[in-house]
Amino acid sequence: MATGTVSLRYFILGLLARQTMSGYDIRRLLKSLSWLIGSPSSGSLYPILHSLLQEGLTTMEVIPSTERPPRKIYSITEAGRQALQAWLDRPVESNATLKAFVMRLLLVGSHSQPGLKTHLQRRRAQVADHQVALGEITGSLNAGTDLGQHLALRYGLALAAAELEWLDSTLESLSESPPPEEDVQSEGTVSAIRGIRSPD
Amino acid sequence: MATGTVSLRYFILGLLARQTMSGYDIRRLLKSLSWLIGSPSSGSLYPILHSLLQEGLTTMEVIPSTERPPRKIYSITEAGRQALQAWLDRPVESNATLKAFVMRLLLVGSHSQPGLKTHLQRRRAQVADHQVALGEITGSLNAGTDLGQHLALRYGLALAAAELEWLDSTLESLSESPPPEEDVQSEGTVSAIRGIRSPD
DNA sequence: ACACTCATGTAAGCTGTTACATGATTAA
DNA sequence: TTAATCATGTAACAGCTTACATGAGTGT
Repeated sequence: MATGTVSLRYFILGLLARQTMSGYDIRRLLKSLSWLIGSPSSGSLYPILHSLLQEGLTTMEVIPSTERPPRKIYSITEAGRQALQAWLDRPVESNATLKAFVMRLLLVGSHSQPGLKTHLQRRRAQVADHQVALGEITGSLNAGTDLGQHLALRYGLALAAAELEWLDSTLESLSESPPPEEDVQSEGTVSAIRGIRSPD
Repeated sequence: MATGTVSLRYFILGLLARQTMSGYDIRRLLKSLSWLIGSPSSGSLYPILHSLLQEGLTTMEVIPSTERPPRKIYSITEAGRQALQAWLDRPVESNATLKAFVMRLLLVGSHSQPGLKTHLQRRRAQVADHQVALGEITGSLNAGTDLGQHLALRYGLALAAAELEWLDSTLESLSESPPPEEDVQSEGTVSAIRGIRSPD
């Protein structure tokens, strides 16, 4: 039923939409960004590649080579592009992790320019909300409380502030050639954050 | 064989070392920090609580209550404290995620003051290394390249810079009542980062 | 000789989620 | 009456990692 996960599947499909690659190429690319998004093990990567192929979302070409293992180069198909677009169209969940954000940033930054701006604006709204929530908890903590928790909260606030700064300046610099604007509002301000959902 | 994972198990055990809590209490606490560390579902939390109890790392007391479901309050045992300490003593892997860092920050900040400083210094070294690595990739990217990748890298660099700033200022403010110093060096600088390990 | 890179893959297992179940109490 | 909070729990499954296997080439 694959509800929420970032689904490496679609991320990989998205990478193949940028350019054709082998499994090994994908691993190398992701390893270089592993701090932000982590890199999958071969045990998860290769099976995904197989299943994408079997479902017709990609095609594969074997490039043999003397003195080297043959490489299997995957390309996205038209069906694959449609599946990818369908996935990109459904918005990210509001509890999206940093990892999920960066993954989408990579894809959406390479494909749809309008989607990029929307993505950054959505993130902005989410981070801003979280910042307020963390700030409230910090405020409600009597001074003597637990050092660890205090530090964790301050850390979170510092990161949130930095991220907002980056998002704002990036959005601004993208506005130099502005695609049609679309308003994105903070999707549920403070009062709505704490405990609307019983996630159980 | 439970190699690398953050192991929610030990994190929960660590929370119980700070104070006795019920499963529900833990969920509420973690939900408030869910942006940073995510909060586990009941489907993973309760089984962990059961297994900690069964292995004698915790004890449990049922607090009945008319008109409310009974609460099960867990307390850590001496054996539990030892197991926790043993776990805290083995250092975090060098590819530690933000989540793993914050989890340990919460625990170590509440328990061992010397461990806290070490933990922050280790993180500093790791983030600094990653920053350099990201910077190198950014530099080696010819200007025309993929917008998504470019943005992701800039994002990573911005976060790394902010984190280093926070770590430095926090370490400084902790030095006002300084526990014995211990040198922590950057554990493998740039050249060592790219590809020493074949993780497969 | 040893280890590491390139390049693929499989099987077993751990960790966690989703979705359900219970059941009384309180607020809209 | 509908839903939400409090509070616990289980069964089924998704997703990923670990550890292994192959095998030639290159570097120390």
